[in-house]
Amino acid sequence: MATRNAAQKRSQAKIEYNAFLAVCPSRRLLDRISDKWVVLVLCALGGDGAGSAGRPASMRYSELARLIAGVSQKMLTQTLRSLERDGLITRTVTPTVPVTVEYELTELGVSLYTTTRQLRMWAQEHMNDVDRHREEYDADS
Amino acid sequence: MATRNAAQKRSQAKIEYNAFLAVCPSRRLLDRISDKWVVLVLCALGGDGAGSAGRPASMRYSELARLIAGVSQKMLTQTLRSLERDGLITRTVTPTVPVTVEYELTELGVSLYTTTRQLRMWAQEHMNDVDRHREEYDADS
DNA sequence: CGGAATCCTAACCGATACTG
DNA sequence: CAGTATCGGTTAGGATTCCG
Repeated sequence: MATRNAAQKRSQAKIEYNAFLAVCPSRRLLDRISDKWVVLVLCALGGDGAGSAGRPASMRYSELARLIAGVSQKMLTQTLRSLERDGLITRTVTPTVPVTVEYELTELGVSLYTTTRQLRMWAQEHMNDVDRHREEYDADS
Repeated sequence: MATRNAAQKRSQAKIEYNAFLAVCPSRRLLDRISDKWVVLVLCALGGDGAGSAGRPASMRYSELARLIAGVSQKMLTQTLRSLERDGLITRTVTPTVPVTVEYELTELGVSLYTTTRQLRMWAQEHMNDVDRHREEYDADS
């Protein structure tokens, strides 16, 4: 039993992931990427911040902090670490003085970015629709 | 000043929404839809739960609770209310005994569903990739 | 059946201070 | 510059009970 490692377990069967099941690993993954900071960081690194130029670019820590208004150091660092661990972004340290740290989307990160980008665009495009519905809803109280 | 209502404010200018700005309404909207329960409810009502049949369908409260494993009454009700308020779903009460309540995506809801569906699919499809990166990352500790 | 209301605790998260 | 560490408040969110 103890001789079987995680990689072997994974390859032993073609698992059918189902995010609706609470116990399914993909559900926990969905929980993680359904996070506002994750979405905003991916959008930033995807290039959404550069006047809709929209090409993935590497960004420094301070650039990200400036672009993503309202994020605390803690949450930004925490989010970046988890994204790095999951293989969605790379972290490159250049030992200048002071140190320079660049973050960049990996190929895997870009594949998720294409979706988070739509999420951000949807929010911006349908803001008025949602607002109108809210007023309507709040009126019939 | 006090005579100008929200609707007039909205129509007075074509606002350029930018979700990166903390003060922007679209940012708050993005924060809301970047929520796991929102994503799961939209996916459920979009038809993702029906063996990938994938056609939007109306569902009862108890059906949703059963499909979305692990959600509490409180969070499910809370999420459904906010989605209804935002105009993404409709809530229909049929006064049978006991009462029957059906939830269904609106047109606006369907437009967001197309994106949340991709989010859920991404999680399921890339689960193995992410797991592999995590093991690798945790190994160099 | 489909909630509402209450209580309560875990976690998230922001603010602050310190470091290489 | 790019973090880490700690503390404390807010809130998400679970469990339970009751209701139309």
